[in-house]
Order: sequence, then structure tokens, then C-alpha cells
Amino acid sequence: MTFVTRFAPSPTGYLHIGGARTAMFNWLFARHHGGRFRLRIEDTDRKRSTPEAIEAIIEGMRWLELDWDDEVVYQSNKSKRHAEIAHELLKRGAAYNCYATPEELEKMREEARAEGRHASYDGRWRDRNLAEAPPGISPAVRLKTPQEGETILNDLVQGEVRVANEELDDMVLLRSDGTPTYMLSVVVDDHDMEITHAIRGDDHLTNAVRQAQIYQALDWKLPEFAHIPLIHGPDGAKLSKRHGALGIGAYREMGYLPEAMRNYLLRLGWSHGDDEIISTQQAIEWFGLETVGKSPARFDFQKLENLNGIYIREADDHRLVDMVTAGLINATGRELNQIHLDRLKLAMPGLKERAKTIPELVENARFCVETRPLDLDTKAQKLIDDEARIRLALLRSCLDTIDDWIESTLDETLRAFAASEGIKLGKIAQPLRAALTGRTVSPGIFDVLLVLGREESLARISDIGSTL
RNA sequence: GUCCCCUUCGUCUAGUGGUCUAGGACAUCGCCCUCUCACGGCGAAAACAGGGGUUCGAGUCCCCUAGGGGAUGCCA
Repeated sequence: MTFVTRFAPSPTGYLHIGGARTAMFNWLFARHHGGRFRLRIEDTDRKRSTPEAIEAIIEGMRWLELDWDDEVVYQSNKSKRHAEIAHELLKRGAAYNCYATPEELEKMREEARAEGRHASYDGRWRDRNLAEAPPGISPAVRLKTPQEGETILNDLVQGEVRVANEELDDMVLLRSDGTPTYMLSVVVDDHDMEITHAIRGDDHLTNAVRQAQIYQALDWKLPEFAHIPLIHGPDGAKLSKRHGALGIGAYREMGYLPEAMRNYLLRLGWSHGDDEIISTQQAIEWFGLETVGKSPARFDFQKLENLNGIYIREADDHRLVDMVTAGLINATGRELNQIHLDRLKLAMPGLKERAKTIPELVENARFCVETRPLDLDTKAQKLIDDEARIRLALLRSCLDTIDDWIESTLDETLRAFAASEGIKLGKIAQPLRAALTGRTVSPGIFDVLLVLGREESLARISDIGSTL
């Protein structure tokens, strides 16, 4: 039997971080078992569902490289089928028409709360004769749920969950306008799509119990359920916009790599011993629901950033150059020429060691595309005092004599120069760095010299001297 | 209110009755490496929510309390 999982977001907003993790766990589970992973858009709430949200979700999934199988299912297209099922239940006497008004319902809720009861609807139309139906009111259809005993669920993550049936009132299957409710739609769709494993957020755990009652009424086989803990904000409360409830697209814009994001999300609630850096390939091999934790995890930007740094270091230079190029054009408003691109390519190995995000990488790469004369930042300016200027002028003539502009020669020259001046290498390397990059922080100084090339390097040094 | 779920360093977690003087990772703080910043290396500090049981023995099993979260819709 092949396993089929699904990710079933409602398109009322962007794909948030919790949804992304849910999607990934479903994806990982399916890929691990050689099964299928499906995508279903739960757009039955036409008022709140938007095409933009659908687009954002699909974009987010693509960015995270979570590919789904088969065509996307739109739940709104299935409402006829859902209604049919409800009517079948009605015919079999497993469901009934309910004519209670919103006011009545509200009153029942208040009373239930006041009396400390969990279930609110009192089942007043459960056994009433249809002849008593008030005219002119179209009824909702409710499921006749068992009133005694308990409903038991064996959740793959949460274990056994049992709820007394008297705690559960008769849920609405079809609204009075004839449209199906979420509770019904999910059950029918999961059944029709032959979902074997429903992996979703913990907030659905109580729903699962109710859905189990629908399955029972229909005499359908239940899928396996796995309710994974929610992701909380740094303060332990529900993820809000202030924290990380940003759309996945926001993380992309903040300069995080999809593979870093996946690794981070994976370790939030799932573990494989002490392993931290886990490739997607490895994750597919290792993933299982047994090792999913039961408690909610807090979102931690620092760890994400650390992981991102690791993945940037591992990333292919060409890919990074492309990303940085785009960022640089954006930041400077100028197109880059071939010389710039060559420099970026040459600088990338040194650059990527020093960045945790793409914007940081872009910032550090600026010296490659800066036009002369450079604007030195405040710290860099401080390094250029009169003594430094004199030394730079001297150094320039030394460098000028170099025939082969390669690292070993540059290294020798610079060290020899420092020795002849009776100073440490750092004493000359820092002003030189300021002259070449306009900053006090950069890749190794020989790297910079190499990246910029002889001509540009000498010119930038001269620029500093000429400001004497 | 009621129902359900959860609870190991600040954070993510390992841990499935003895190997736990509780391990790893991020963050923090030292030191080393060093041309700056990173990387890397070494080291420090840092946790079993509390209380009862069960057991020769409990972070691991049971109960209670507290705290947190979720649900309680003709939303999904």
C-alpha cells in the first residue's frame, strides 16, 4: 500500500512558517515511503479566500522545493460531492435537519458555558418530527453523533486521545444555505483523495475527534492522524506578525536559503539523535513520525541565521554570484559590467565565509563594484592618518614593482614591507584594507588585492594618497 | 468556564528504569588561531516545573498541583 499525504492550507493569507513545516513533514513522510504528496487548497470560505493567497502558498512551496504529486485539488470544486454525502447521511437517518436560529444557538452557548459544559448545542431538532419545521426557514444539516461512550483516536504523534461523546454536540455538516462545512469537506476530500496519513497542526487535534465521528457515520476507514505541535513565537505565545508569522516569502527576502529554512524547520519538533546539519536527502532517508516531539517549539532567528551561514558557505559560487548581482543592482541602482562580475566570482569564496544572509553578502561584496574614488566609512577614515598615508604611498611603489600579481608574491611583498618599516603586518594591512574597500572589515587582504587586480588596487591606493 | 494536549540548559533538542556526576547544537562568556571580520579549535556557565507515589533504583512509569498551548463557530 502506498502512503498518500497532503498539505491542505486555506488560502486566507500567505504560507506561514507553521504551514511550511506542516507541508514539509507531509512531503518528507511521503518521499521517505515512496508515496505521494498532494496539495489541496481549502477555499470553501469564499469570502476570505483570495487568488493572491493561493499564489503565495504555491510560490512558497516552490521556493522551498516541496514538489507535490498530481494536480492541485480545490475544495470549492467539490462542494456538490460534499453535499451529496450529507444528503445520503440524512437519508440514512444518521443526520438531521436543524432549524435552530442563530439567536437560539447563541443562547445555548451562553448557558453551556455558565453551567460549565463543553458541548453547547442541545440537540433540540435531533428527534423532532419534520412536520414541526418552521416555515420559511431553511435548515442546517447536523450529524447525529453518539451520545454515550467515547471517541478514541490513536494519533501517531500525540498517542491515544479519548473524548467522552457527551462532550461533543451534533456538528453542522451542511449550512442552511446548503454549503458544506469544513468538518465535512475535509473528511470527504481526504477519503476521495485516498489520503492515508493526515499530518497537520496540533490545533486540529480536537477536530480530528469530531471528524472520526463522521468517518464512523459513513463507515469509512479513518486515515492515520499525526498532529504536530505548533510553532510559537520567542515569548512562547502564539506566533504573531511581530515574531515570525511572516509569510515564507518574507524569509526569502530576508536572505535565507531554502535549504537552510528546510533544515531549520526540520529540527523544530523533529530530531535524529544529535544531528543538526541534515541535508534534504538525508532527511528523506531518516524522516519518521516516531521522533516528532510532542511539545510546541519556539521560533529562534539566531539558530536559523546560524544554519543559513552554514548553507551559504556550502552553496555554489555561481548561484551566490547571481543572487548577489541582483542584490547589488538593486542596492546601487547601477548595472554591473563584466569586470564587476569577474570580481564577484573571484571574491565569492572569501565573501561567503563571512555572511549569514544574502543581504549581508551583498553588503560585503560592494567593494567589488564600487566606483573610484571610494567613500570610506567612518571607521575606515580613522585608519587613514598621516602616518598611514605615507606608508600607503611607500607601499604603492613597492606593489608597483610586482610583475606577477599572485597571492604568494603579494604576501611576500607585504610582509617584507612591514618588516622594513618595523611594524606588524596588521599595521599596514588595515589602512590598505580601508583604501581598497572603504571598510575595516573585508575578506583577507591578499584576496582583496587579487580580486581588484593590479590596476584597480594601485589606483585605489593612489586615491587615498592624493587626498593628502 | 469546560474539554483536549504539552512541560529536560535562555532557545532547539538527545534521553524509551540502572551506562545521567543528564549529552549535542544555537546564543552568551573566556582563551587560541589571525592582516580585519568571519570560520575553525579549546574551555566555561547553563536544565530534568513542583509535590506525592510505584520500584532495590525514576529525567524516564502513575497521580495531583502549577504553568503554557489548543479547542469550544451554520471559520478553515
